[in-house]
Amino acid sequence: MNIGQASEASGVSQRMIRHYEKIGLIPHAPRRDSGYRDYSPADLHRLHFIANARDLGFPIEEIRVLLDLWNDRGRSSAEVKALATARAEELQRKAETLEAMRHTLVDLAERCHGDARPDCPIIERLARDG
Amino acid sequence: MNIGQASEASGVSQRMIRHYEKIGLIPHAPRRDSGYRDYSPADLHRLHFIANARDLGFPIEEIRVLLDLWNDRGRSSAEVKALATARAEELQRKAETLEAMRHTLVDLAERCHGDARPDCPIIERLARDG
DNA sequence: TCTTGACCCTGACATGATGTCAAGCTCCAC
DNA sequence: GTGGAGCTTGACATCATGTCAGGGTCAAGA
Repeated sequence: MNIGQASEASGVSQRMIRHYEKIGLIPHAPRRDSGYRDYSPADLHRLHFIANARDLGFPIEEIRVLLDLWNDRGRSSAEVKALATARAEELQRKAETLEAMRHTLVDLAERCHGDARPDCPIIERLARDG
Repeated sequence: MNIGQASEASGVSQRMIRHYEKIGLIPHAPRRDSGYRDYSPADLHRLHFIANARDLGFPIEEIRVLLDLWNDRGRSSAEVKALATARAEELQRKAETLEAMRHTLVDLAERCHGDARPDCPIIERLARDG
């Protein structure tokens, strides 16, 4: 299977497939005489795994660990769970940060006339020292 | 005022002050004979403004617009409000994305034994095609 | 067989906001 | 005048990804 088909089937862009190969997240694909990369169903499965992990917010280095755990038949589910829980907490922290920003903005916007006049609590807040 | 003091007072790193100067977000600071940048209270105020906008999640290019509006005495508050509202919506979209990821992770983690056994719904979910 | 268009290759540059490091100059206090 | 702190520039790194350029390859149709 060519990289285009692998990309299409896995939802990972060609660019990222080559990138993941370069950083060792996936093995070096065997090459045809032409130099084209050739992907097996197992490779595709691995790409799917990566795409899923990425969609759940795991950074590359954690995906690397997850791939190892996936391939480790003797793994403990505790290890996987710990990673997932830590990731969930990280996501929560980020979401809370964004939510706090949003709250401030909405609050300021509500107190802004939003008409032709120049006075505006949003600008005043931004211009505040500190 | 040297860059170190301006950085300390504004909460913007020296690195970023130089960067903002290079991309034209702040004017080129006048130089002393030594070549050192020299900052005025007005420069400091501008840096504070940028730091505040950044802390509310505005990207550089929007901060550029906000700075122009700040300095435009004839601005309409409607313009400012529109930017703030759009930013709030963007933050909400991002927060919702993170929250959805987190929800999935928490759900999977709850269904994972988290012990020495290898079977794990988290890994199974990641290994799922699609 | 030749052509054409779709596919693949590599490498480089870009994003956004920021950190860090290196090599060299300046300033200030002692 | 000396030492250490502060400043200068430039380059490289991050993270995950896009895009572009300049080339080679493949497959189908004329």
